[in-house]
Amino acid sequence: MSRPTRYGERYAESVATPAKRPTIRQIAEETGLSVTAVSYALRGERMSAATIERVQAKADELGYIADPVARALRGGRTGTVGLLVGSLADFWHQTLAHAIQRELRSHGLHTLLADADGNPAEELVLAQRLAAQRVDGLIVAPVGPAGGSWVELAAHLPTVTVAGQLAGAEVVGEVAFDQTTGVGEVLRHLHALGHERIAVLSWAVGASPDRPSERAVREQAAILGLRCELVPCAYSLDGSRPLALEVLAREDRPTAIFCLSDSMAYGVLHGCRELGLRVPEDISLVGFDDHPLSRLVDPPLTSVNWSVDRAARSAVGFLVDHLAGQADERRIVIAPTLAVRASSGPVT
Amino acid sequence: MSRPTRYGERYAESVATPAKRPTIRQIAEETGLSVTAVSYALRGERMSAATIERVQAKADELGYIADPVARALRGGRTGTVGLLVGSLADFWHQTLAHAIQRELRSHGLHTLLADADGNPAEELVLAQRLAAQRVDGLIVAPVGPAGGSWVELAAHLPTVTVAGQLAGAEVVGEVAFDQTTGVGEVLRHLHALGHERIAVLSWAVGASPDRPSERAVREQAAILGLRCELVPCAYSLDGSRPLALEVLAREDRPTAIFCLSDSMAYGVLHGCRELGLRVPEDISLVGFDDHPLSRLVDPPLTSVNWSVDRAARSAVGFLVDHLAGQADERRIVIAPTLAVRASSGPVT
DNA sequence: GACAAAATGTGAAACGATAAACTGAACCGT
DNA sequence: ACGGTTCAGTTTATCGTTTCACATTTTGTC
Repeated sequence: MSRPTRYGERYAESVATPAKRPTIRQIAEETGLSVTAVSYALRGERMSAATIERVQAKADELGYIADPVARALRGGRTGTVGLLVGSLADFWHQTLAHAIQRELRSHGLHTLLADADGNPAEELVLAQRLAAQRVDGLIVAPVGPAGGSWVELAAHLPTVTVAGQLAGAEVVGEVAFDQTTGVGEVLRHLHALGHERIAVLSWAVGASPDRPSERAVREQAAILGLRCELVPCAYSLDGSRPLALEVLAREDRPTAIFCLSDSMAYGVLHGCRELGLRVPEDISLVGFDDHPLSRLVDPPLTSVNWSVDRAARSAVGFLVDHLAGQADERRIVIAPTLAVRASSGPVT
Repeated sequence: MSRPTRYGERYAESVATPAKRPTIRQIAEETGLSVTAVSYALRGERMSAATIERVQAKADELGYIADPVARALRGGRTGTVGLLVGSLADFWHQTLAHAIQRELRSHGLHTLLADADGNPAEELVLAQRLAAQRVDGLIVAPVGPAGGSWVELAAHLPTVTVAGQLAGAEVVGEVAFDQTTGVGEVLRHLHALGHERIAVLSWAVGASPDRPSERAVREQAAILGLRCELVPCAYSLDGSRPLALEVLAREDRPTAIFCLSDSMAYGVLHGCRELGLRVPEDISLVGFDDHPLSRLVDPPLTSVNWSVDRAARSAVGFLVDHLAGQADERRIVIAPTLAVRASSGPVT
């Protein structure tokens, strides 16, 4: 009868732990002051030094901590930032989430984490759900191309993007990665080694008709005269392995595979091993994003390194600045460094 | 003048985005009903079908979503669970966090993430901070041995532990890993291969005098007649590498190294490579927790596998059940599976 | 010592939602 | 026609905090 509603899945039915904590009113009663006075005193405003001292003492005694929920209701801010990552199954996203969480914490902000699980279509829904939770801001590292009403969402909620765009939405900060240069370096590197037929594994190509990394691939390939084939690929380890097997089994298989995420490169590595192909003698392999483990796999993986810490610091910085009322610089482009390791070698 | 206080770092000074959303009152006004009526109607209670329909229509039109902050203030529940992990720098913890987040979401709960960054002393503080945010429950995967007043915290806040204990605190659920069996299988495996001198890398040994995994090592070593040396080690990749170099450089270096976390094993692997030691010919290596990448490093790492998904499902299940008022089964022990791969071989 | 201006404190109204208690109707069977 | 249930609402109180407006005292100045 009652049709499904966006109102709320189901509200708490039963209670378990009361856990009542001291309130500002308790302090007021025990000090004989008004609630208002206590509120001011706790923040060190208005009241006389003596009163402030007295209130503080009582607060400490009771172990009082202001209820952020009540504060948020009154004041608007929750002190919490939503962190939406496109795919926590991807190692790089894990690393990024880690770094951003740490950075947010250093600013006294809490992290409400949501993971779109590699499904671009989920992202907007999750973002809206975070917004509904009244986060103060949003940091989005999207995997997908952001259809739908991001514009509207970002207009209401300060949003920072990391490594991705949100369909023309007005964001308060953007951390971009210089994909063109990154891709260019990889392709030049492979070109210099004599490679001419290269398979490029990209996550879910069809989704975004004009993803920067893919455009970069096409552009640079054209410049260098390389034959690059874009292959759409699932994000996970297990997603790329079968795909790699297929590509590698071809008659005129490419001499190099360039994966637009290290996670995928690991899967390809696995596939090569199964087929008995040696890397880099039989095929060269290059990753993207340079996960910490990439120098530990065998052979160590050539990859494009971006400073995740710098990205995280910038993203959080943009958001914090905006929340503080400054609308300063709002975009940073992180430059790549190609870490050449043993997985890429000359064509034989 | 105003001495530091726990009251609140500093409260929002300036505002940036108003972002007013439709409230229940707006609906009330536009439908000519009382606020209460709308509240009931939105939940499909009491009101007549016609009214419910009318309210729903208006709510949809305005894009109304109930404010969880206001709800939390009134009703007590926030719909958010705190997830405290001991060290997000550790890959296994990353995997666990991912799984738990997904599981929480499937129950309609939000995840407030905090990372102790490998610092056991931080954990309680962070947990308290999460509690202050009024999460409905807490899931803790501690790295450390929980000094301090966890007892008090857990008494107020439903808490579930994963792979760790909280100094006698009364938890509503516990996901344990059968370390004794896990360690036993590894040591028996190594014993069967002829190893007798084994270095065991454990994270920050001194911290907990009687950690299950370490006790298991001592017990099993005694049974099998092995010479096991416990070596304390930092959690990160870069923490274990220098340590490995030291251990490996010894004159009577062990014939096998057993790392109580895959992350550390990766670092050791790196160290071996630097020293030109072959694995497993020169030295055998075994990890713990079986990270997805462990079958991809070279050589593939022998490791102890626990079902992270099962752990996550149980942990969240315990918490959700408790929140629903059921105090059922509250402990699960996850059994290990030894994944024997190429990194461990017979003594030569 | 008079009078304005600070300083210090209080009361009440928000913030947005829920829930207990109350109010009329309509409806029921006898 | 009479009490007694249900139905469909409305009033009012409440959650814990901040803040506006006002009231009272203290201080400062000439």
